[in-house]
Amino acid sequence: MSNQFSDLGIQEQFQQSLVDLNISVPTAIQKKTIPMVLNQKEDVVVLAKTGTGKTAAFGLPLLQLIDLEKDNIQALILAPTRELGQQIYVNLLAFASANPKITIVSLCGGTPVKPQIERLKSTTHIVVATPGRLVDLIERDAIQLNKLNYFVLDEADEMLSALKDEVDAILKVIPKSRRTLLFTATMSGTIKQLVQNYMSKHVVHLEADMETLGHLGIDHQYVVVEPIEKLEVLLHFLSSKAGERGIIFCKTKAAVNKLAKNLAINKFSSGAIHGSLTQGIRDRIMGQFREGHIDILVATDLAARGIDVKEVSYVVNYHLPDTYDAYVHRSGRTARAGAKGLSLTVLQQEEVADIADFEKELGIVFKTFKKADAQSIEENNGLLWARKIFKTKPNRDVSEDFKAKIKTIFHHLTKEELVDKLLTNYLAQNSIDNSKLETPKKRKP
DNA sequence: AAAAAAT
Repeated sequence: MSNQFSDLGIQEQFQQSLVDLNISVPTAIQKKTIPMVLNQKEDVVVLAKTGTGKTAAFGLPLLQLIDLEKDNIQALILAPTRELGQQIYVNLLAFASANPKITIVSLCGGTPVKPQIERLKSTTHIVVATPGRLVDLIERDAIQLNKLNYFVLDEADEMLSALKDEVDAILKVIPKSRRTLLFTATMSGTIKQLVQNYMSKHVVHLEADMETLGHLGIDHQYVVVEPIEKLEVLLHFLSSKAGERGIIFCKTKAAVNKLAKNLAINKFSSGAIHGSLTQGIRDRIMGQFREGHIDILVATDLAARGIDVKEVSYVVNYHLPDTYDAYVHRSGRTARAGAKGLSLTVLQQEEVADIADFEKELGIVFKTFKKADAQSIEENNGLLWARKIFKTKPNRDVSEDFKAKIKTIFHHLTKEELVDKLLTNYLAQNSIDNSKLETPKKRKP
């Protein structure tokens, strides 16, 4: 039984990086994929659930296969979004930390192209790229891929559908003798038929844990709401998730902006990300979410695939995803690396019938999320108002009407209960741990 | 129809 990376053929130098990264036991798909990539023969198509370590499954063996005697680009990894490209790049750097001789370059869009062109004039072994920018660099004759040994498509089904034209253009400048490695969590029939066109060697199909259709760590729930109460139900849910991290998916960029604004008004620790924001803002928000400076990420499907953030305990589909695969990818942002997570889908009455289709297609069973009663919703609104007042600078007028409204909401509580509720809510939403409430220790003179 | 990906 191979229960260590060394048993799979991973060299000592990379194992030290894994120890540093707190990765000890290879996942099922890593056990199958790593030896297959290291054997230097076949092309591979890897199908494995979200959050099962696909990046390490190709990253580790590729790093080991790089010939440091040569100074040409030997491996190319393509990803569908800049954020995912950047994440893969950062992961590879961490895997390779023990061997700084391996040079890895990120060629994603949204950043100045000139420095990338300059960088490509010196030795590069591995490139991680988004397709648009790479095609641009190819057209500028700034990159040489004619000696490439390994061609990796992450999120392969997306790359061969939405980004197929760019992938085809890239294929024209890489050698036919290269090995091709495709990775995905979802693979529709039409894409499956296409895959063969991209392979040049004998193809091995690898799968792990695909016996069950659904991801076992995800608790799927749905809730039916009237359009008018949709936001309030969400706000109540988010209040119950104070101190946890989650991603809320919307269908359009405009809806993301609108919801993010509403969350900000209600003083939730949140940020928005979608394709019409500048890359600077996208990077800043992703960074804040990764570092835990914000708890809630409101996103379009830009963040649906591949994004790996620690301790995301829930995902909300504020609008139904367009496809079954999109549901798999969105919900797969939680319950990663063996953890558990909740995927809550918010529906309107006329969409309830769709749930049965999702269950049938994806082999999952949805539980019904019990919507908060009117009383709890009202109470939560009151708490949110109170929180706004806590967080708003003094001297702002609070109308008598407003005071009266809050009094009505909480009239059934005793003074002690009210103080307790307000404090509990305020402290939880601000993630203040008790240590911060203690008198700060004086620094030594 | 919308989202992503080049400037």
